[in-house]
Amino acid sequence: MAATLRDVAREAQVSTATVSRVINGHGNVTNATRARILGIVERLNYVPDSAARSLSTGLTNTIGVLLPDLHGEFFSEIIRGIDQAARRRGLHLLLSGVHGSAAEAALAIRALKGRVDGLLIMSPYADSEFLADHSAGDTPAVLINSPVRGHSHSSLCVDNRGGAGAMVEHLASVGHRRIAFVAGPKDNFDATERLAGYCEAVARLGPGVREFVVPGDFSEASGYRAAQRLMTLDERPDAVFAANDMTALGCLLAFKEAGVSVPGDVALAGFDDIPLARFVAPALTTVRVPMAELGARALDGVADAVGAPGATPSSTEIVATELVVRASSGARARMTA
Amino acid sequence: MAATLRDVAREAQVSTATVSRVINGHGNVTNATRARILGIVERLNYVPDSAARSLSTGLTNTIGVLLPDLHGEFFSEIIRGIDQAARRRGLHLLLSGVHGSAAEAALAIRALKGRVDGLLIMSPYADSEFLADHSAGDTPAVLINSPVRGHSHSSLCVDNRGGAGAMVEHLASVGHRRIAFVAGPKDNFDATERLAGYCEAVARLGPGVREFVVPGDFSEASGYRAAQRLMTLDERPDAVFAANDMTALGCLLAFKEAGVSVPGDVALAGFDDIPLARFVAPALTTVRVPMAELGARALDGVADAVGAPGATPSSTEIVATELVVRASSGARARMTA
DNA sequence: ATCGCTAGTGTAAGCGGTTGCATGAGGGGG
DNA sequence: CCCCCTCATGCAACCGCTTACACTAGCGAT
Repeated sequence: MAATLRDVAREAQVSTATVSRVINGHGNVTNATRARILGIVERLNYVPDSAARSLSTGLTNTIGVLLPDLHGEFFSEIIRGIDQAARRRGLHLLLSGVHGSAAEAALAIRALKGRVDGLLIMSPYADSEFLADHSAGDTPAVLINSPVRGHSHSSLCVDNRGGAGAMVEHLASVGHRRIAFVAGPKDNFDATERLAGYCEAVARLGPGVREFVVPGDFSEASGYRAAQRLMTLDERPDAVFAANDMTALGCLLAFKEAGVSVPGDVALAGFDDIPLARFVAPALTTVRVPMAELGARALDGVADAVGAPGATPSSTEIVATELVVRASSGARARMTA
Repeated sequence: MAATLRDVAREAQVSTATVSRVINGHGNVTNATRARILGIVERLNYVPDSAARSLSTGLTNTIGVLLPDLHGEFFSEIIRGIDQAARRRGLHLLLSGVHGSAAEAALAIRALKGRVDGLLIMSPYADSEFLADHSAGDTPAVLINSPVRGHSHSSLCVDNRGGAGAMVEHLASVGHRRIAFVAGPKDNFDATERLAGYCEAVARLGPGVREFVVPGDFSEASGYRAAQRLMTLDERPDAVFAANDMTALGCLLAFKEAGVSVPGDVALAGFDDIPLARFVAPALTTVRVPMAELGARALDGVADAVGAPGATPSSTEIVATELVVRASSGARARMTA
């Protein structure tokens, strides 16, 4: 139905090679010929078929993006960053929400073969070994927040540890001593790093501050449960640091329902700085993760690797976080008190 | 580098046709042969090249998704719904954040030629005419919330009108009479439909309730300004219905700053039920738009159209909304008073 | 006039699959 | 024992585009 290169060529009385040259802006075509061809392209409403082009050139101009889950603003922001960077470079994005299991992730990766020039992977299962097995190995990839620092692939990590440490120090600096931590999933890299940062900072701060960790799984519900549990304690914490903002919001909800004042009775802090954090009452003190930037940098990394294979083989970049102090940590209250 | 069909065929001493049959599960292959081939496939780590397959079959197993902007939870939710539905069907998603202009949107659409089997479009520029011009015309497409009811394409619309009407009735039922509406962008389809729903309901409710509309543009800032303006009025409204939640949040902020109590002095309602709505204080009464479901149904629509070309040519489905009553509309306050 | 260049164009061989048709080998019924 | 049918497999022609290479014509230099 749709017009093909040959149709254009026939119509213009030239060979397909010439049409191809015109389409791709390669030189060595008379202006007259070029104009004639362009006219016909226009008339026939010809659009090159990308599948054919990909097959022929081996390039797809597409980057595959694997994300663990499309839930929440966190990913929405990352995707936005990725999309912007991709647009800037004229690349397409093949999105894949993943993945109950490593097997599923592997499947997703193979399914991408021939569809993408590079991979952007954010998945708990994606370590280098995994990639070596399943990615053709030739496909450039950048990992976001993955446990393994690149053997053959470069990776981009958020400074979870540093951010968590900074938060603990902030909470301590405004007078809190019993700082509880609501952890994330045990098998999640970010979560364990944040926990580690918390533990290190607590240890650093010395005997006055004690380590206390409750389980959680990054979900709002788990935060809610954690907060309820914390409230039953004999020695209630005077600050709760949740492994991410959603968890913190769950805590907030539980505290509100229980009539516990934040930050009056207990300070609260999260991690991520999702847009929501600004809006809740009290506004949530948190650690900002530059999500859009993270996505954009990752995409740029993949794109560069696609463009210059072999170069910059396996860097590991750390993306800095930023402490964002708002009302929920009680900073102002303490200071004005 | 990577193994091809031919490599497998050579190794297995069969023709490519046979290997192809095995790969695609077509019948008429001896178990012995099949096993041998599968073994070699495994050993060579062969993965079929999708570009080649697409070229050959004309199918990509991919749906192109055009969204106006990847900002905020609204789209994040839609994408999630789309992704889930796509996964369920084994389809890939080619995502394209769009678009300053109709021209850009058009460009994006053509760039998708040969990459996708169908299109999922949510864009202010996407009316039927636009599609007819730019989509090859043969590509099935589903429009989300687009002004034009499908000539050649089917569309999926949120019941903005009904939802807005229900909200007005709710506000009236809890005793409010002077119900102001903060409108959205004049050229936005959702916005105008919501306005229409508001007007209809007001008219329906008779003389006691009067129509009063202030301009806005869906942004938080515009809500803030609108609320400020409403507060200067001689006859202040006792309820403010904002065209979307972000606008309502802007209003809330302005009211708070002005010391106007919500819902004590004025009731407030929004539209969308973004996750944030639950968290603000007072929690926002709003109209829930099932965003994930919207995305999922749209995807299903495209997929069906791809599967059965010609069938179900141009339906227009309406997705129902749901009134979500929370504290901000003062329902409980009135009822217990 | 002859030669060598260059610029413009055509020829055709892929890229890696899919698939209609042909082929050949068994197998059962008459 | 022959015929026909079925099943497993091979052959080869695409799908639409890119591109190395071949070719021709024109032109300046010798």
